[in-house]
Amino acid sequence: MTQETGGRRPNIYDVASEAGVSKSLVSLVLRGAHGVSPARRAAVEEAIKRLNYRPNRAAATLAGNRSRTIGVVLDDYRNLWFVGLLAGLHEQLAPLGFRVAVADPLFNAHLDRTPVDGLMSLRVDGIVIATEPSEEMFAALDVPAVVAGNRDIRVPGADIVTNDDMVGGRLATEHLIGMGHRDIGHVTGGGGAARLRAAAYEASMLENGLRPHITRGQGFTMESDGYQAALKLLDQNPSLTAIFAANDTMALGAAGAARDRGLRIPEDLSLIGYDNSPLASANLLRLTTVDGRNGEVGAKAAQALLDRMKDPHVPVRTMLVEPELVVRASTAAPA
Amino acid sequence: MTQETGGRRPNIYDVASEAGVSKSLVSLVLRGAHGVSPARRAAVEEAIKRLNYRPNRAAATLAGNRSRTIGVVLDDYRNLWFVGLLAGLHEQLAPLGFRVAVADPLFNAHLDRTPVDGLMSLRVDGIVIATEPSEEMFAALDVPAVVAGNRDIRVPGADIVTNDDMVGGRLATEHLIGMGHRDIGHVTGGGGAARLRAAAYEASMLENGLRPHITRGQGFTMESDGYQAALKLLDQNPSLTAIFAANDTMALGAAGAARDRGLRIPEDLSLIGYDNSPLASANLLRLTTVDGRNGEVGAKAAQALLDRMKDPHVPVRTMLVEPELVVRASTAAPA
DNA sequence: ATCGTTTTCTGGAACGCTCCATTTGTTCCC
DNA sequence: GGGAACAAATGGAGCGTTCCAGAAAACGAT
Repeated sequence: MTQETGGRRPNIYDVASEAGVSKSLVSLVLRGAHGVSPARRAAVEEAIKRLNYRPNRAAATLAGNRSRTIGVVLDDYRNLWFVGLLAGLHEQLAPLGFRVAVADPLFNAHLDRTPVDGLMSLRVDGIVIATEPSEEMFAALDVPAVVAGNRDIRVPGADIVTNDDMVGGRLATEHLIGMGHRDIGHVTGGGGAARLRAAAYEASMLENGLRPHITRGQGFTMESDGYQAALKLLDQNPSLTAIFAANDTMALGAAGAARDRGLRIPEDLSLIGYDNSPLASANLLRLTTVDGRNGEVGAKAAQALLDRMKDPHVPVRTMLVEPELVVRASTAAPA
Repeated sequence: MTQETGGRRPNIYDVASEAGVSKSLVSLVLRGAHGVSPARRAAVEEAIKRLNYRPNRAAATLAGNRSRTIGVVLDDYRNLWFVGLLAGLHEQLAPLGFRVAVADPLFNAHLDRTPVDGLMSLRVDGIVIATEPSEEMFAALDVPAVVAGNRDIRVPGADIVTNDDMVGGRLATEHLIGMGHRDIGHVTGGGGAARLRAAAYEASMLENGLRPHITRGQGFTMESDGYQAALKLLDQNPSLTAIFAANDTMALGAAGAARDRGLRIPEDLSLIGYDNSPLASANLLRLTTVDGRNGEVGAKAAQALLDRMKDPHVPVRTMLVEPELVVRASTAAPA
């Protein structure tokens, strides 16, 4: 398969001599530069194919002092909101020649102190923090950064892009109120986004002269958190006709709690989630939810990064994406 | 924060002079080598901290001609079986100083022809293919590789590690038969794993003198595929008392279909899934399922890779992990 | 043809590490 | 106190690119 290069993997010199040009010209072709004659370009591409040459990104990163890669810090693969975010990032960045590297949530403390350290060692050109940022993370930050999905914790010098959880929380609560519900509970969790959604819920309730009922689960991402919290909520407030869960996963838990208390959705209890995850569209739930438009968040995060790469001194911005209500079958007027 | 290195990021030379040692000694400390005196080691670590030095992995990869990284090719973040796989890989590899890099399923064809190309450019030391391998993928393979979760397509030179889908399919089917079910349907999907599970279902049914009923969804990963297929199955076979779905996501779809046909689970219809995903343990489903023990698959994949890195000529192996039945509340004896 | 101009192409010098052969230092024994 | 044996530390070469300044080629206008 591979031509003979003495057992070695071929490098640009091999390609260059195969194509009868200089190594620099090969480099130009690899980077898709302008000002290369079509004939030479074709010759180089031919040679690349013949030798089964594959560029060495380590060398490119070292020599160019940049990796053309954007790092993304995730916290949990099971919380699927990041999928839309990555798609949005990709869509904006790939055409410009940037790759996206995900810093493994399981990163090992033995090798790097934080996922950010790992990405910095890779010499990424920018970082998207899609988790609750911690102090020790931003000590290491040395490149343009944006925090996505969280406006609670400010990272010095980092832009913030997120869906507007306050608006989303109001959207959800007012949807229920608009349908005629008066006794509406809220199941919340840990973390900044949950806090804002809860605050919006509370504000909406009070503005409408209604009494808020909030129960907090242990975590934010687990179905069991939603289940436990919803059980408590239902048992303490038997007159409840609707629940707003801080995310779809917790809504799934709440749906389990409702079933266990003999409540049908939406006949006996309306249920609304947040995130518009794949779960929400499942036929078993047909969950009304709030779509945080994570693709848009990703696209805006990419834009913020690109702007800051061009000029590191642009003022720090907070960009809010307007969430949308997605009405499905889990909400209805109270009996 | 950073000490003065003339605006540059500090490198090993800066650390070396700060600590009063040679660059080589710094390198040794970085790699955690033996034979460095505690005093010098401490001095170097001090200097690293003072300068806020972060090693350049591109340079390390280039110089060492290896990245100490294992690449993993995924196909869809929404199909959560990979989470256990990654955990298993991590657990084995991190203590040995290997990182795990996930090749983005959204990889852009503009930058790399396949995800494998991208990983090869990164000079990974091994590759785990956790998706259906394609011809053009293994053209690029040049390092130890293992295919995880699929024994259908053979990649030349690659080991295979997967849960034993045949055993799992039998486990599920015989669990239902053992409970007294006679009319059992199967909802299957695309892909090699699904094919094996279906074959095992069919074999078990026939061995027990029962007539198999298989319906195939469009895809394998979508809830809607399971929903559609289960609807068809139920409508064509009204006497059905149990459904075995090829994975938990499709089982969720099947649960939706059952609900829409007025069937209670497990009173009117028993339902069993496959994967033991987070979904299965949700209180709304409490789904009986087959656990493919993906953590174990990941651990074995790591071992296969390490063995082949040591000696590229060890014969190609197929390693099967024994799956386990996880009984929850979605299965019961027929009425 | 001749001379600018512009376009295309080239060689050399980094980039920041690892690896290896060698040097320097230390310990222990007779 | 001298040397063997071992442990610890070092300097140089090389990894495969990019970038840059400048050379060569192509093109136009006179």
